[in-house]
Amino acid sequence: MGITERKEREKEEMRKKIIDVAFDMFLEEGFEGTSLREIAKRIEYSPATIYLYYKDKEALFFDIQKKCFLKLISSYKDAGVPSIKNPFERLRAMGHAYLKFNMKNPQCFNLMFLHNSPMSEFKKTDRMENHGNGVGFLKDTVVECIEKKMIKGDQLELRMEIWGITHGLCTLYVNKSYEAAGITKTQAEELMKNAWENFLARIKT
Amino acid sequence: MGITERKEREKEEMRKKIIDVAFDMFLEEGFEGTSLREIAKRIEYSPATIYLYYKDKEALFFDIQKKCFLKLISSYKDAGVPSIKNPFERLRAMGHAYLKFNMKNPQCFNLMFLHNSPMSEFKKTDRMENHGNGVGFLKDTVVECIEKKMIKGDQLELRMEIWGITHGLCTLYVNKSYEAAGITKTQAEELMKNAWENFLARIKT
Amino acid sequence: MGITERKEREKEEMRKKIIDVAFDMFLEEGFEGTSLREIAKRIEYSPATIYLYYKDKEALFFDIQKKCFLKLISSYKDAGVPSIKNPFERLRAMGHAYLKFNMKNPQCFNLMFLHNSPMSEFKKTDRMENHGNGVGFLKDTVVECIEKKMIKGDQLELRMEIWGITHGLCTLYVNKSYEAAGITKTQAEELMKNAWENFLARIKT
Amino acid sequence: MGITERKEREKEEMRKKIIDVAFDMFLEEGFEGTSLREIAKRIEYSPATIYLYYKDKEALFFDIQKKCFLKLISSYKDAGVPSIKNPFERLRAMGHAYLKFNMKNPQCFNLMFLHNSPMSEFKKTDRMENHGNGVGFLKDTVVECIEKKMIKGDQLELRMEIWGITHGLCTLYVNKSYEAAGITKTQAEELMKNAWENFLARIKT
DNA sequence: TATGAATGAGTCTTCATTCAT
DNA sequence: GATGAATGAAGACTCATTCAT
Repeated sequence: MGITERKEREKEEMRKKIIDVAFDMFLEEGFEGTSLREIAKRIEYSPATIYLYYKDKEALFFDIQKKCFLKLISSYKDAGVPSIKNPFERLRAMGHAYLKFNMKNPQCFNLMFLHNSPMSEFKKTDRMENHGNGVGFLKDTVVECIEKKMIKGDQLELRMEIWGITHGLCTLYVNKSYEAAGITKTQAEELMKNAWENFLARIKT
Repeated sequence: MGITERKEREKEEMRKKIIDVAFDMFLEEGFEGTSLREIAKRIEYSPATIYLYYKDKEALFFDIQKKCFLKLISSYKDAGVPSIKNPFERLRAMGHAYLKFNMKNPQCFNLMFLHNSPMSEFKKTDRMENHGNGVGFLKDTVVECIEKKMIKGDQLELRMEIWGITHGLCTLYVNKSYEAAGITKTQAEELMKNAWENFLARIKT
Repeated sequence: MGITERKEREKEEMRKKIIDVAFDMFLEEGFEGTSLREIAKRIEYSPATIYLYYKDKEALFFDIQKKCFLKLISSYKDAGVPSIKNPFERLRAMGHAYLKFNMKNPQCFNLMFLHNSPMSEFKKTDRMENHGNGVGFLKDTVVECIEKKMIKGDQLELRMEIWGITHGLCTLYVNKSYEAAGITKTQAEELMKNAWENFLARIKT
Repeated sequence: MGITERKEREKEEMRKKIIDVAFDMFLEEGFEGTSLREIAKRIEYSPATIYLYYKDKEALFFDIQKKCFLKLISSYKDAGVPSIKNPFERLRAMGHAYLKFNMKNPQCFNLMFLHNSPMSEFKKTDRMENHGNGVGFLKDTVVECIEKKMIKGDQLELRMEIWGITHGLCTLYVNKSYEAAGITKTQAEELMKNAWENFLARIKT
């Protein structure tokens, strides 16, 4: 009993080792710029070893991407978002959680959204599912807000706006585009929160 | 005088030839997916020749990125944006032009914003400058709107929101994230325009 | 006594399992094209297990080559060749059996004769022995034919011719060289038989 | 004028260098056992250089195989075969030339006939053409012999026999199968010639 | 007996880049 | 100005094999 467990644990540890290194590399160098060789070298294993844990480079990449999505979702839970009864407050919290998570984990953001390499259909589906959780949750919340007349407007258009503005703010932040506008990082962080609040204030009935 | 000029003109023509081909390739295959050999083959010159016009692959890439930025800016002009006197209308037109351009040229969008390969400091500055035009123009417009009390709020926060929402909408569009929400491309295009209009309606005094 | 025997029997069974799968693979993909990993996967054992039964890939290969030779010899028996009293008829039957076997098992032919990978001396000897059976049998038959004045000529030269023509016909068949002469497979099969008959008719006294 | 020629000559020399080394390696180690890396090392060039002269490993292999075929054909000419008027004598000379060539160049023989690796259709056609010359020439000669009533029998069957016996003899020789029959190399060479003569004597009217 | 984990060596191939001509 | 030749470095990936357990 103990043996199987230990083996499983060791395997998981190894996978973690690989992911940790690969995560950094994918971020710094991009998908194409990252080589399994280099990953192997950094964890001080042979390249072949990685293939014992991941079918190929893509499989590794997608595992990491998936982990990012899971971390994001988990950050919603940590912020207690799902348990907020008032849908408008839930929406507000969601937005802030999204901004916060991406500001704290800009690399994750890049990994989740800035990779457009060819993916097999399977991978695409997989990716969508991860996405999906967030998407569905946002939809439910928006719909509930409208039903309760807490915000007004077309459901789809509102979702688009909401997603657009939060995502867009994160993109600008992660890309450090604020520098082009002569704004500091700390300022930008403050501005982002305010922007979201302003936006909410305006759509509120 | 004539000779130098002619030489310069010829050089420029060659550069154009290279860029034209490279532009398509970078757009279609991305930075890593594009090889100088292939570019050379298509223009029917040897790979070595390209080095007479560009220091390296990156230099070529940035010339192309620049081209994208110029195309974007030029699309503003084509839409007659700069000549619109009413700043609010100008803002509205700007937004629509931005959305339209990126919907029509999603690969340009990728090239301009999604390429994060290591760049020398020089390149970064260069890139900022291209950006800068748009940034400055937006700032002026927003400031003018506020001064004329056509919109209200903090200048910086508003710019952040505006830029965020337009850029964010484009990102979602280019990534086809709408698919995850079960929305078709055509729907998405319509929604984006409406989202921008709604947003404008709300910030308007 | 019982235990040792059972163990031996089990070992033999395992070896058979391996050979059965490996046989197909070597036949289909050749020596280089066959990987121990794949063999292991197919018998649902780990690659390492194979090494408990075979020193290395070559050892396994030679066991299979041996199997081919045994199959060939056994095909003689199935055709009732050894029991034919008349040596000339025996020779005729032998030839037809050889042609038939190789036409039906072209991959076996390849395995037996077309694999020239570096072999240890031991392996070479081993191989010769397999060969040997057929060689000796042919010699005896030819000698007997000559003694009984059923064919005439030098014993060695005749063996060379006989072996040459039968083997040569098979080689051409297996290589599909008949295609280069615009001949179909079915035609070729018929021609081969006739060629052998014609040859026999001519050496007959 | 001189420059182009010199370049061409140099290119040809390089190609020859590659072929010479590759020829030996393909023979000794087979197609799969031969690596471009090793070839490159032996000619003291980088692996990439080979790709300047050959598209890939297969292209190199087929060039060598082709050269073997050409050498074989050229050996017919050296032996004055084509100019022999009497078709039966021409046939005899052809057979001897074939035996002689393959006895002297057993490696060529292996390369020409003992490689069954996957080939693209193009390559197959190419190979057939090389083959074809010999095939057509044999056919014409046999037909002429029959027409002039110098040999008798079915044209196709005779060709099959002729090709079979000469090819088979060579195969046995190249494989050193004579060793299994306790025959020395020199003996075998003598036997082969005699076997061919005997065969001819028997088919002669 | 059986194997999971690991690897060293090796595969073909592509690329950006340089340099003598 | 243009290029043919050359290459060093690297890429993903596979394999036969070993060994501790």
